[in-house]
Order: sequence, then C-alpha cells, then structure tokens
Amino acid sequence: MNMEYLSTQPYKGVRDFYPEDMAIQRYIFDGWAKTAERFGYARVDASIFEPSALYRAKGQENEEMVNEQTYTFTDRGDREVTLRPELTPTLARMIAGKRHELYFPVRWYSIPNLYRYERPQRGRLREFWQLNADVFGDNTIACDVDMLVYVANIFKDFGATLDTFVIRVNDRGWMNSVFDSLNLTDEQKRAMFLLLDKKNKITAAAFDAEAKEIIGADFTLPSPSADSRIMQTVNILHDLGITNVVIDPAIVRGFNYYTGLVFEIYDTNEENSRALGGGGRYDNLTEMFGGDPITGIGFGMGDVSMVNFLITHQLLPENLTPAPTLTILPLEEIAAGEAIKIANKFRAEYIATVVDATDRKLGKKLEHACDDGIKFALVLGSDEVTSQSYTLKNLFTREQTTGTAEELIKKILS
RNA sequence: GCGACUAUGGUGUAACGGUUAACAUAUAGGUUUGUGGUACCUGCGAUUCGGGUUCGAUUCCCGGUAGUCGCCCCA
Repeated sequence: MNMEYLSTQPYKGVRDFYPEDMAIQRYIFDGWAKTAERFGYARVDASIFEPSALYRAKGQENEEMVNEQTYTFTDRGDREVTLRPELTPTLARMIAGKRHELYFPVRWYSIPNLYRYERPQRGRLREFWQLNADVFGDNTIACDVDMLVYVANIFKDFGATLDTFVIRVNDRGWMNSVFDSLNLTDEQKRAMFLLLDKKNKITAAAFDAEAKEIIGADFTLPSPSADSRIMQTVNILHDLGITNVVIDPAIVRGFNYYTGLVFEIYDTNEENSRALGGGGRYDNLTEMFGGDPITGIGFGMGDVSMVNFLITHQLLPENLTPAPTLTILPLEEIAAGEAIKIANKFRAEYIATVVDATDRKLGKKLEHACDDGIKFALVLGSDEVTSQSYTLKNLFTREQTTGTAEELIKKILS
C-alpha cells in the first residue's frame, strides 16, 4: 500500500493552539479585556467575512492591498468576499449603520482574528489576533490623552514598568501645517511622510539628501511650539506620570486617513524592534457610507508581539495551563456509572474532576495525574462504593484523608 | 514579490563520503495487579522530496517544498 499521508503541520503562517498555547492566549486576551473595560470600552465583534468592496473603497492603495495582501475569493453566489485584514472598516460600517441611535462618544474594543496574505516572519503571521480600541465622536485633547493613558495601562496591568516600553507620538496635523508653510504639493507631502517613516532606518545625511530631492531645498524639522496640541498632550501625560512618552517625527503611520495624533509603542529591548502597536486620530471614519463626518481615535496591537514582549521581560506567569483539581481512579471491578456518579458530586461543587477509567496500572495513573498538575486523587474500589467512605490523596503532599464525599468536598475547598 | 540561512525519531541534539544512523527526552509497557514522582529493563520511532557526482551520499552539487531571519509592505 502506498498511501500519501497528510502533513501534521498547520497551514503556512497560522498556529495551532495546544493547551499550553491556548492558556497563554487566554491570559493575554483576559488581560486586554480587563484593562479595556476598566477604561469604559465595550466589547464588540463581527464576522471574519466582509464584501471585498469594503476594503477597496478607500482608494487606489487599498485596491492594491486587497489584491495582493488579503485572502479574497468568490463565493457560490458570485460575491467577492475578503477575510478581514483589519477591523476598522467593519467598525466604520457598524458605527455608520447605527449612527442615529448611538450616543457619542462611543468607546468600543474588540479582539478580532485578522488575515493577511503575507510572508511570515518574526512578529508577523497570516492569522493573528489584535486588540482594537476606538473612541468615536470625540476630538478633544482629553480624549487623545486618555487613549494614551489607557495604552500605558495595558502594559502596566501586565506588570510592565515604564522603562520597558516607550510611546512615540507625533501629530500629522502639525506635520501637515509645517509642509503647508513650505508650500508643498500633495505629492511632495506624501513623499515626505514616506521619507520620515524610514528616518530611523537611514543615516542623517541620507535623510537630508532625500528630503532636499523631494522639496528642492534643505529641510529642517521645526520643534512644535509649547502651545501646540502635541506638546500639550505630551505635557499632560508627563504630569499624569506617563513619563515614557516622547515626540518622534518619524512616527507617521502608513495610511493617510490619520489626521492628528499618531503613536506607536516600542519595546525598549532591542530584540523586539518591531512596533508593539500603534494608532492615531482620524477625521472621517465613515466617509464611504456618507452622512456627517465622525471623528475618532483608534489603536491596535497584535497578540504575537505582545507575547514576545511579555516573554522578553519575564512577565508571563508560569503554570497557566489549567489542570483538573481531582482525578477519580476506579479499580477494575467498578461499574462505569459508579465513578461518574461520584465525580458528579464534586463537579456540582465546581471542583474540576476527571475519571481515569483506563486499564493502566494504578501507579501509572497516579504518576500521570501528578505530571498533569492534578492536586487530588481518589482511588475507588468496591470497599469504598459499599461504605460510601472514600480516601482522598493530596498528590503534592501525599497526605491522605478519609471521609464521605461531602467531607472531602469541604477538605478540597478549604 | 526579492534575498540570506537552515532541514536527522514527537521534541532537542550527534555521526571524516563507507556503522546495524548514536544519545537524551517524550511516549507505551515491565520490575511492582489498591497508591506515583527516584532507579533499572524492554518496545515504538528519523536522514524533507526529486535529480546529479561517486564503487558508495545523512554528509558534496542542483532544483522543489517547508521553516527561520531580513527587504518590500505593515491597514
């Protein structure tokens, strides 16, 4: 027989979540949810499917993105469908759909799984999860500040200190006004934003040379004035104790819908050079759906880089994988229902209980229960079933206690 | 899309161009059929695929595939 077996590897760029991986993911998602809700964000989600038009609508550059970097296919009804590569257009759709019944500002967060057809590398996969938080309909400085306080607290809530990460901020509105004062064309502006984006990757001389090529004159970046919005924002944050906020003109974010504050979070450990997350302020999120403009500020960060951050700074607790509390080990002569009946008594009191009715030797069962992190074992033979008195063994201390199910439940819960 | 590097049991590693492909760990079982973590014994299990060079390839060369890391991009 010459059978072609299937590979046990997952599809390129996606992950399997074995219990230990799932435990880490849950730890992070729970942490994200907790902080978001403490700051008043309500959780939302939507389908991973969207009509491709939703992503194409934002212009030529999005057209290319959809064609080259998304999972797009035609369904059986000849509709063009895209697996969501980001959540923002979906949120825009949801906001626009209920714009007349929502009281603004609206604070929403979500932990969507997103799909991008890209070459996988460190911190970047084809399926990943992302914390997404937005405030719609509030363009005050207070809103900007509170967003960054929230961002800092996401990290603090995982136990990170302010020296382990830095929040780099910039203001695209301010950058635009600088470029306007130089009478730059839209094309020159765009080129300058692209150049600034790679400022930290090239030499100062190369930057100056390229800038001169774009605008036809020497370019020196002015400092924002003390009463500028960006300086006010940073000063308030420093007063609030968020001291790891710095202005960095190289932060522009790739897309042009950002119109005000833009920011990115970086690990201060060089090992994780990629941004941990970022976001910014936009003017009109719901433009493609018509109606009055809705302003807002949004933020996103990926699960992969979050795990890398926590591991790098030793902030990931050990023993996250949940184990049952009790295992019941019936001997051969015990009927199947008998062990389960007793297990159910413990389960009714919310003690996580399993029954190991395999024909392995008792010694092996105990050994594995211990390896799995199960704390208690109860060996069930015909004596116990008749007397209704059981012996509970603490697998960590080897201490044994004998009593009725009710007594043992108390013992475990104490 | 472009480039660099890597590919041996489930996992982590060995092996001058010539061995029965080794070791650890994991796993299944035994010593021990009502009480474990130590110890000892046994079993299972691998050279990514296709070509080429060679008397002979895990080893050298070419290609595919996969992975890792960069570039591009990063919504």
